[in-house]
Parts: sequence; C-alpha cells; structure tokens
Amino acid sequence: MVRVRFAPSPTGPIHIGGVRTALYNYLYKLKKKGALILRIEDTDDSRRVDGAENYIYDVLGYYKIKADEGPREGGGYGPYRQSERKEIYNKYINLLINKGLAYYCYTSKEELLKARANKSFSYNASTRLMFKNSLSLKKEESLSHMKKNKYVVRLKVESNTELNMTDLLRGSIKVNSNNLDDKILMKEDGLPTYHFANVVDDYLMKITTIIRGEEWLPSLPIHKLIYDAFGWKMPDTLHLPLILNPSGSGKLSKRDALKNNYSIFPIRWQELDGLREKGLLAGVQLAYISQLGSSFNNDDIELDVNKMSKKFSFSALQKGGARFDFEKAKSINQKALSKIDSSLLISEHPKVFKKLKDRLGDKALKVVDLIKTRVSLLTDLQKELTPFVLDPVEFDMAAVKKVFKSINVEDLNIIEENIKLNETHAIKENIYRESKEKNVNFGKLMQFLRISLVGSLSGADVFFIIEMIGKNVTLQRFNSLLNKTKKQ
RNA sequence: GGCCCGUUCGUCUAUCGGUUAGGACGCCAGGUUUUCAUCCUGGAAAGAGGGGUUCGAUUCCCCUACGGGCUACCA
Repeated sequence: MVRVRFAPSPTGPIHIGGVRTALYNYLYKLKKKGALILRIEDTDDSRRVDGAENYIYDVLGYYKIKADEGPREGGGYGPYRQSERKEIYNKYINLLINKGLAYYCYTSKEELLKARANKSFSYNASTRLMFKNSLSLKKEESLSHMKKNKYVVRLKVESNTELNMTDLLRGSIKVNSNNLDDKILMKEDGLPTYHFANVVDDYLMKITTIIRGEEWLPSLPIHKLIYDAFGWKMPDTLHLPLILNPSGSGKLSKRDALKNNYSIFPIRWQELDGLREKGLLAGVQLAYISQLGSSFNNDDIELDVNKMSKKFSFSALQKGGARFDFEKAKSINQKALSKIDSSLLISEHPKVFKKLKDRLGDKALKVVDLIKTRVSLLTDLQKELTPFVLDPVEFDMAAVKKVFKSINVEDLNIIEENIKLNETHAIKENIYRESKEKNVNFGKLMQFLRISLVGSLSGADVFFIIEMIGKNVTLQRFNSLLNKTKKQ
C-alpha cells in the first residue's frame, strides 16, 4: 500500500508551495488508494510559531484535503508531532552510535564559527580529528566531556564514497561523499535535526513515497547515508520543482506578494490576506497550483481533488521551477465563477450577498445569475452588486460632461418620460425608437442613464438594473444626477 | 566560492528523432451584443549558445552561458 506524507513545520503560515506539496501527495494517495500521513515537524523549539499548526489544519480543511493519520486524526504510527517522539529518536541515535556510524561532538558553536572563516571548511573525515569529539578523544576524556559540557551527535561520513540515488522525476543522482559533511543528527537540546527525525519517522511510519520540494534535493545524500547506516531501504523520492516569484527571481516570497498585491497564502493569516481574501475560490487555487510545474490539469481544468487525482501522474511533472502568475489564476476563477450554481455561491458566501437578499428577496438569485458572469474575482462581486442595493454615492462627473458634448439636457426627457410611461421590460425599445426619431445619440443617453444608476460608465446591463430596482428608485437616481448636472 | 538541479512564445505548458513546434493566460486587431460585461474570429510571439551522435535533432551526449536550490546545533 502506498503511504505518503505531508510534513510541514509550524514555523509560520504555510504558503502555496507547501499546499502544492500537500496536494500532490494527496492526489497520489487518492489515485493509489493509499494513505496520507500528516506529520508536524516541530523539532526547532525556537522557531515554533503559535497558531501555525492550527493554520495547517485550517488550510487543509479549507481545501478539503484529508489526512488519514496525523496528530488529530490519530493512527497506528504516532505520535505524529516530532516534539513528542524524543524517546524514539534517542533509541535510534544510540543504535547508530553503537554501530560506530555516529559520534559525539563537543565542538562549540564559537569554534565552528571560527573554522568557517575559511570558506571551504567542512566538518568531515579530513578535519574531524582536529576537533574535540568521541573519535578524536580517548574514551575517558570523551566521557568526562559529555558529563561536563553540552554535546551534539554527528553522522560519521566515510570519505570518497560514490553515492547513488534515484529521484522519480530526475533519474539517477550521483554525489561523492567528500562533498558532504558530518551532519548533526542530534542537537544540544536533545532534539533531532530535520535530517535524522525525517529518516527515522519515514521509516517507522512506513512511508513508501516521499514527495517534497526541490529544496530538499541537496540533503538527499545525507538521508541516503542515514538509511544505509540503519540498513533500511530508502523510500522512493520525488522532488517537485519550486514555485518561483512572478519575476522569476527566487523562491516565492511574502515580500514580493505584498508589493504586487497578490498573496502566497491560502487564507488569512493574522493581518495578511490569503488568496481566499483576494477573491479566489478554493478549488480554483488548487487547480491553478496543480498546473504550476505540471501539465496534467491544463485542459478541461478540474477544480475537484477527486477528479484531479484521476488525471494525476508523475509523468506530467515538469523539472524546472515555475513562476506564480496571479492573472492566470484569475482567469480560471472567472470561468469557474460563471459556471458555479448561484444558490451555492450565495450559501457559501452569505456575507457578500446579505444586503442583496434583504433588499431583493427572490429576485436576488437572478441578479447573482448575471453578476457572476461579469467578474473574475469574488472580491469584485461587491462592486457589481452595489447598484442593486444602494444609490450611487458619487457620480463620474467628468464622464457626464463628455456626454453633454453630444446631447442636450432636454434630450434626457426621452429617458424620463419613457421610464414613467412604460412597463420596465418595454423601456429599452421605446427609448431606442424615440431617440432615433428625434435623432438623439442613443449611446450617450445610455451613458447618462448608466452613470445615474451606478455612478460610473461600467456595470451590468442598464435595463436589467432598472427591472431589479424598479421604476421609482430608477427615477429617483436619474433625477438626482440630473439636478446635480443642472447646478453645475 | 563549492555541491546539486534545471533551461520550448512575456508567463504556464504540449512535443517522448522526421510537426507549418500545438494549447492556455496575457497582449494586439477585428466582429457580435442598438448600453456594460461576456462571447467569437484572427494576429504577433519560443527550442539559451557552441560542439558532437544521426540520413535527420527541440528531442540523445558533452562543453559554455544563464537561472534556481543547498551550503545552520532551520526546516
């Protein structure tokens, strides 16, 4: 059975790069009818951020990505928070030390800093005997050091060994162990580093396939060495290409998002807007993310994870990093919005439509039917909805001025009379006919009417608005602008 | 600097040795909608460079260039 995992670290809000990792793991799990394990990698106490784990759950819930095992879900391989697995790591680190494949190191941070003044320095087979550790010191000396001082445990990396790894996406990867250093496995505080915890947990949790970001590729050889040291088989690995800033310079960053008015977070985190707040539907976010660095969801775009999973395949994955493009996401959102069921849209976003429902009652659905086809973001809905609910607060007077270059104030009688005389559905035809007869510019009449109703030159079909708000409100708004115009 | 990974229109991608190098977003130009938006049609736009291998390379190999990642007692 396929067992995949999503292993975020609660050091802040996860962004869409993390979401994509979660998504691909989930899609693969669904496709293979396997299990998704959620593991919280909180081995760095100093970087733990309050609320970050909650945020992970909020986000996964928002996307309807369900883990089969995890801190809250439970499961047979827990605990699923690394901070709760200390005894396990202790047991396994001792195993390695007893095998002579890991060793105690007493070198202080200051000493290391000094050594690193030389850029090419590496703590490895060629230098380790120059430092205080259980390999360089006599047994008694080492023991007394251990009692008196803090220490870490390092992996003993053999020199000049060719390491061979396979990545499901990139094929064979070869590295000489001379380029590696004796990575710290166990920190001073008694907690494991990522590399060690990761390997031990993936093994114990019976993970079959590791799908994670490309930033982990450089540490693959270290992981391989740890698996080898234990005599364990390494799971299959697949390293996803990174999601890059729209400019292409570097990994996705909060700063770039803020500057360019998009977001790299799924939903609100503290004072930061998420993509949800920017107006993207959850399914759209997933669909867009799914096609960054892959091609399986590019045609007949699926927004539903279950349907997505049927199309998913590793062979559709791209190797190079992909830039985030909010415009593309917007266009997917626009198409999704125009197809979505109006009553569903209303029920899922009650706040947005509350005033509309209060004012128009059953007619609200008709308005939504129309409006949803006119916007690309959920956040644009409000603006389109306003004319159906409120009188315009301001009018685009510059545009009004232009209108009167083509028509006279008296011509506006055509509008007023026809609104008064006719049923709402017949207003349009009559205004058109009469303006033709009197040789008045119909387009300009419309512009004036539109400005009076919505305040500006763009908005929904004028006659649809009239039908919805009724003749009285229409006339009232019309006269309001007319009076204002006459005063000027 | 070292190590690793990558490189097809501006962007996301298709192509798995023989194609007029296809699609999507964006952009431009027309058209429909007697108002707005939608929508439709068309257009411009790409194989980083240099060597090989081959009858033939975007596709396979090498070098260079460029981009990215990693280089913490962070993940």
